Amino acid sequence: MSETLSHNIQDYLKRIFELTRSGGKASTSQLAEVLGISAASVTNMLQKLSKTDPPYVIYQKHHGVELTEAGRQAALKMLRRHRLIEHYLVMKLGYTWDEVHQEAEILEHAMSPLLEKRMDAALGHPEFDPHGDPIPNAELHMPEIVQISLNNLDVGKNGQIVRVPHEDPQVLRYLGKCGLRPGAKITLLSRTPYDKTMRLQVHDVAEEIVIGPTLGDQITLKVEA
Amino acid sequence: MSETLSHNIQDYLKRIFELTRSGGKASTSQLAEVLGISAASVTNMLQKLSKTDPPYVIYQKHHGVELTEAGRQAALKMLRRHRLIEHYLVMKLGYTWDEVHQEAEILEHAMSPLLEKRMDAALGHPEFDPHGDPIPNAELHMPEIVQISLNNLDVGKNGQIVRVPHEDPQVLRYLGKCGLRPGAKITLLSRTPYDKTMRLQVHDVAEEIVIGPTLGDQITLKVEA
DNA sequence: ATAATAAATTAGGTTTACCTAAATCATCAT
DNA sequence: ATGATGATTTAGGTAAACCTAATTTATTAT
Ligand SMILES: [Mn+2]
Ligand SMILES: [Mn+2]
Ligand SMILES: [Mn+2]
Ligand SMILES: [Mn+2]
Repeated sequence: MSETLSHNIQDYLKRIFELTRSGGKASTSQLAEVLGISAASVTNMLQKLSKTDPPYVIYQKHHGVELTEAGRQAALKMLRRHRLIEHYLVMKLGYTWDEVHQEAEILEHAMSPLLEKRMDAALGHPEFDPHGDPIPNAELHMPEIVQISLNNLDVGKNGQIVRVPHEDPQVLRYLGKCGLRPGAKITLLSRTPYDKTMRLQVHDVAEEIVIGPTLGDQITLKVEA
Repeated sequence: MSETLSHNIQDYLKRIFELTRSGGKASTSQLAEVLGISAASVTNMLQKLSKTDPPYVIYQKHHGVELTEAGRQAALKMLRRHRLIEHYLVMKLGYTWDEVHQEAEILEHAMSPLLEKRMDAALGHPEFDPHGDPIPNAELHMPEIVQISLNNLDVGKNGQIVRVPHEDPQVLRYLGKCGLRPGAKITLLSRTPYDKTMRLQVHDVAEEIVIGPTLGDQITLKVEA
C-alpha cells in the first residue's frame, strides 16, 4: 500500500471516486469518456487494479467497478492535493477560478507530502476549494455538506450556492461573470415545463441569468432555513 | 520544436547542459551516472535525441554528446523552472535550502508557462536561486558571473561565496550550519600540501571550517577587489 | 422469446524508456 | 605496434499504458 501509484492510476482512482460519489458503480464507458481513452484500455486497467495486493477496486466483468478502502484512500489523497492546489493558485498566485483545474490536474501528481503540508499551512487549513468542493483534511476526512441540486430547487425559493462544476473554463467564466459563486444567494424565478430551463436572480446582481438543466444538475445549494 | 518533451528527455537535456557547462562534451557514462541508469539506456536515448527534427544533441559514437541550439533552449527552460521553484519554495513556503532540489526535480516537469510567469512575478523576477545559481530570465538569458573555485583561491586571500553545490542535502545542511551561503565573506586560512584540505574562516562566524577539495571544487567565489 | 443494439472484453499491436549480456571500439602502457 | 582495460554500443527483452478490430455479453424493444 505504500508503493507509489503511477500518475495514470491516480487519475483512474480519482475518477472512479467521483463517478461513484453518490453510490453505485462506475462503468467502463463512463471512465473511458472522462479519461479520454478507449474502453478497451479501461478494461485492461480495471483488471489490473482489481488484482493488485491490496486491490484498489472491486471489478465485475460487464458490471463496472467500485473502490476498495485502499482505492478510496488513494483517491481522497489525490482529491485533497488537487483541491489544495486549486485554492493555493487562486489565493497566492492570482489565478482565476477557471484556470486552476487543468493546472491542478498535472501538479497533483508532482506534489510531495511536504509540499502538501506547507501549502495547507500557508492557506490556514482551508475547507473548500474555489469551486466550493470540500478539501479532505490531512486524515482524509471530508465534511458532508447538506446540499441540493439547483434542478431540485422549487420555483420562487431562495438558496445559497454551495458548489459549481469546475472542469470547463468557459462555464466558469460565464458563472463568474454572473456572480454565481459559492456563497452567492439566489432566487429561482422560473423553470420552463418541458426543457427545464431556469431563470434565476443572483442577489446584489442586476441581471437575471439563465441556466439549463445539464448545468443546473451540477450546481448545488443549501436552502435558506 | 513545439511538441512537448517527455520528463525523461527534459532531464537528459538538463544534465547534458550541466555536464558541458564549461565546454566539451558529456560522455555516455557520465550521463548514466548522474541519471542513475545504465550506459546502454543512455546510448539509446542519445541516438534518438540526435535524430529528431530538429536534433537536440550532436552525437558521435564513442565520443559523447553536446547540445544543439534547440537542445540548449530546452535545457535552459528546465533550468529556469527548476531554479525558480527552488527559490519560491524557500521564499514563500518556508523550505530550507537542502529540501528544495529534490522537490524541484519533480515539479519542474509539471510547471506550465503560466505558473512559471506567476511565480516569477511573485518573487520579483529573481536572478539567483537559493544555492547562488543564476536563474535564466524569461528570454532564457543568464548572467555570466565572474567566479573562481574555492580550490583556486590563494591562501590568505578573502572572497565572497557565489554558489554552493545543491544536490546533496547533507552537504547543504553542513554548509548552512557553518554560515557558508552565497554572499558570505570568507578568508582562506590554509591548504594542506598533499590532500589539499582547506581551513577557512567565515566572517562573523566564530569557528573555522574545513573543506576538502572535492567539495571545494564546487564552491565558487568572487575575489575581493 | 428473439433479434437488434449497445456495452464491454479479448486479441494482437505500438511506443517509450528502461534492463542485462555480449560484442566492439578506443586508449594507454609496454 | 600490440594487447589489456575500460568505455561504449548492439542485441534482445520487459513493463506500462495506450491503440484498433473482432468478438462476446447484456439490455431493450418487439
Ligand atoms: Mn491528474
Ligand atoms: Mn475544484
Ligand atoms: Mn527533473
Ligand atoms: Mn539550485
